[in-house]
Amino acid sequence: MQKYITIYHDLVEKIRQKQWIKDEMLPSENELATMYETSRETIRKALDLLVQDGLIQKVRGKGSVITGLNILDFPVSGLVSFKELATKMNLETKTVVTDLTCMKADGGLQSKLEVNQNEWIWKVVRTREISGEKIILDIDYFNKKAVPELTKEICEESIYNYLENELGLTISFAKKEIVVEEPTDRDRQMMDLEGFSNVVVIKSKVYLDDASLFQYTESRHRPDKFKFVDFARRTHN
Amino acid sequence: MQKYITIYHDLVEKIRQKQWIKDEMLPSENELATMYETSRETIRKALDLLVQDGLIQKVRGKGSVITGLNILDFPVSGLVSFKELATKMNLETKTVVTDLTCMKADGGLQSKLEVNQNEWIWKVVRTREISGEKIILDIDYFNKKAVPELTKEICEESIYNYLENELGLTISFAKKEIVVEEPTDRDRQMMDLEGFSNVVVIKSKVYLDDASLFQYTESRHRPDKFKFVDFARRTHN
DNA sequence: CAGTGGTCTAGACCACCGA
DNA sequence: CGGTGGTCTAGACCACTGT
Repeated sequence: MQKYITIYHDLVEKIRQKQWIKDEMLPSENELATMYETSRETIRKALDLLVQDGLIQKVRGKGSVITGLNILDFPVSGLVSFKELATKMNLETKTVVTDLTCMKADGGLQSKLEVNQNEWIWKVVRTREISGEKIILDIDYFNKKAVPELTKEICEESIYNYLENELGLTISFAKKEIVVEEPTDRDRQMMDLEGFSNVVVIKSKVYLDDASLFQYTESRHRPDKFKFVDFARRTHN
Repeated sequence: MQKYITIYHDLVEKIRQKQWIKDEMLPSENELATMYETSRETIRKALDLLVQDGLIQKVRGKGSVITGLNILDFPVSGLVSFKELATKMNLETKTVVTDLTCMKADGGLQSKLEVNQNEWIWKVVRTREISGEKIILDIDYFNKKAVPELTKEICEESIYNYLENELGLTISFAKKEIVVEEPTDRDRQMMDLEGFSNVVVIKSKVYLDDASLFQYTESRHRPDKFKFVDFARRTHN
């Protein structure tokens, strides 16, 4: 493992364990370089990741301040999978597959997955548990033409890893829509939603490199643990 | 201006002018370092920005590939607020400027707008009313160095029209963050929030083409009238 | 003023790719 | 094998912050 990644994980862990708390200063870059027996530039690469995650804020001439953001306010940016995020943040996570069925598309799904009636699709329902709390409910639909086989084991690991490395699919782009909804009965049943009157829903359509739609997903998040980050280029006019 | 930012802008311009086209290789990092008479690490910082923008893709052992600049040509991401929809649908909309003041940056704003203490900034607070309902609360902060003058009339019309056409500013890009928060007292006071226990907050930092931050905005939405659409490219790793 | 983060340099070694 | 990008080092100067 690269040194700056290791240091990054170590710092995330220390912040999680409140070794430094909100509004406190991180040791200076020179101090950290000495502590980790490395160069300042390497420390800076690790700190860059903390800044990207919103965990610290750098102030010129002063130092790096802990922002006190909850670690679990993890960003959903681009097409990042749950597994990648969890790994990146070194969090204790658990994925439970509660439903894995092969079915024919009904009316609602036909339009969402842009398939014809009677086309076969996979349905996967998974809860995502972080530090013991069920925070996310993912409902995935895959076009069986693109994904002929799925197992519970694959769904518990990273589906994307399977798709890209085993099946050789190339994911190209996704269209996303974020809305806030009232929790359904299933949401209340399968997530820890006590006291919350909303869920944040990310609806995604994912396309392959031949521009064919192969996945429709609803990722339902508890609002306090949701954060979306975006880097948008100004469009002309 | 920092060297790596200058190089970054230069490369963006060259890509825009099709000096290199889609699927072509950029010169290697060593070549670029020679061309720009700088070190390789500095070139790498410039290339990092191009990667973040999705303009190039780096491949270990091969080089940097131009991914195509459609990204610069059409919107990859945007916000569809109910106000914009309402305007398109010819609904009755109203903007009310409730606060327009010139003030010095306090601690919180210093970091958000990345300015020094005692720098002057404009604060604008506006409510957005659609079909008689106050749905959106916008709080804008502008760096006075970039925007020396603002009037109530300008704020009631389009501020951006004024910035780009009157002041000649060029907006380059924005960093956005979407979170769900509990309504503040001001939210309840200035918006119609009966029965809603959350607001969706879009926090934006807007940058000019010299990469300087000139605006920080919080756009606070009633959750039932909120929708965010995004077109995302695959981000590897 | 001394200390901080921001930038920059000129090396170095590595894993990977294509010929 | 040579060239590529990925990482790392040990310096350096700067602008900014506090006291």
